Amino acid sequence: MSKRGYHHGDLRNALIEAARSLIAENGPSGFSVAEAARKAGVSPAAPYRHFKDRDALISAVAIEGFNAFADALETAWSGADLTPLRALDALGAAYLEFAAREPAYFVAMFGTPTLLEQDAALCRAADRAFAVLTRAVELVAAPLPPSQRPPVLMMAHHFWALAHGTAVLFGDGAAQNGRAPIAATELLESGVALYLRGVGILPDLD
Amino acid sequence: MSKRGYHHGDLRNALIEAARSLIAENGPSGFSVAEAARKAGVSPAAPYRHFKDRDALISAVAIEGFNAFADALETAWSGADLTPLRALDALGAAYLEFAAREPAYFVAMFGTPTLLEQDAALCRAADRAFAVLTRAVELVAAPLPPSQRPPVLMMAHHFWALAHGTAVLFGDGAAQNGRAPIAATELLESGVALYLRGVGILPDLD
DNA sequence: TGTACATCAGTGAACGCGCGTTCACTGATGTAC
DNA sequence: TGTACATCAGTGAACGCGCGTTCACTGATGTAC
Repeated sequence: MSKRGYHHGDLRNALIEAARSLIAENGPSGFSVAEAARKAGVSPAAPYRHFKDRDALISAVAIEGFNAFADALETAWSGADLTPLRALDALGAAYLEFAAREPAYFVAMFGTPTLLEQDAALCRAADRAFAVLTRAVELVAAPLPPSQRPPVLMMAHHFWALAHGTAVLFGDGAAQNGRAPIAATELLESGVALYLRGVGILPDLD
Repeated sequence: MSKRGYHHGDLRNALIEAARSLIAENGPSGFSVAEAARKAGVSPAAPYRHFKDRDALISAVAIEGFNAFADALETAWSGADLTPLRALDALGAAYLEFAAREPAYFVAMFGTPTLLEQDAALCRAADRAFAVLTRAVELVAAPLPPSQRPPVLMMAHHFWALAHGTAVLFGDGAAQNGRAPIAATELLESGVALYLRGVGILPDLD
């Protein structure tokens, strides 16, 4: 924003932000280091003071994305004084909402699975986000007698997969496949409700 | 393979196949028309006899992918003399298996949602694949009294989302996120089993 | 059966472009004394 | 407080590259008579 003259002051973050918005506009392949530099008002060589190469910049976007994601989930989950069950629904809704609101983060986070394996910082940021899901599932399952409670981690994975699949296939910006536009949120909520019934928890089916 | 001299004979398909294998090797952005042409043993201008532009080639790969996908699902579903329930599990397993075996098709199919909206042929190919899922879910739900049977389309969407999310997050080649490597197939199967219990169908829980 | 010709698949050279990255540099910042 | 100097963020020009796409073309194919 403010021309700081020779030194930018916060180039690293400015580049991450520029990359995010470029990915949002043009898709992941429509982003280049050069254009991010341009967008940040800086010479094409400047980014290399902060990032080893193109992949390192994308990695940084993904990390930023996972952190924002974790924040969004945490906020949704611990927001109001919700029952564990309503909190889980709120979490699901936040999952979808984030995917719709931040497609660029989302694609940087999940679009290149290879990155996740290689970058430890990325992996930690991702873990933070998914720890929220696991805790939420844990709380919902707590009332069940341990003998008939499925493994929490497994249930968390189920929840995560359902939320993710719903976001990708039916979320805003997804293909919709020409079908009736049942809101993705309702789809996920009803799916979770039926699943929980199977687990032995009986939410209201509305 | 066989040098046919001046005319290739099946360039269109050769280019689609070349593109598929390039995407499998280098990711979706690591594919170029020029390299596909090279791989097919043809000049860089030749592809433009068969495809309007780069996107048209990718579209063709996605269509081919959806057709192969539909075939795989149909084969799995109607393969043996399975109970509807076991058939649904087989379908889920086939979903995961396809995603793992054909990552290039998968990314071409689902990686660019924009394409799906624009290309009618693509959309038709996709519909064919997902019709199989819907039919399978329909059969599983058939025994339920209509009054307590959730909408079939909704259940099909739930199944689809769960399978897709499982494939993307836990399938082969996915990040795994450092967690215990519960096979994706078992994860999906157990998720479906619990879900169906909630719906009112009681599969064996093993 | 043989020839003329329309069709069309593939050629190869060329274009302009933007990219990722490097390099020696320059100007600002902040610290030591 | 003031000066010298090390540090380091950003410059700008340059590189080699491969890309998507076009063009006028050429050679093979197949059909009409």
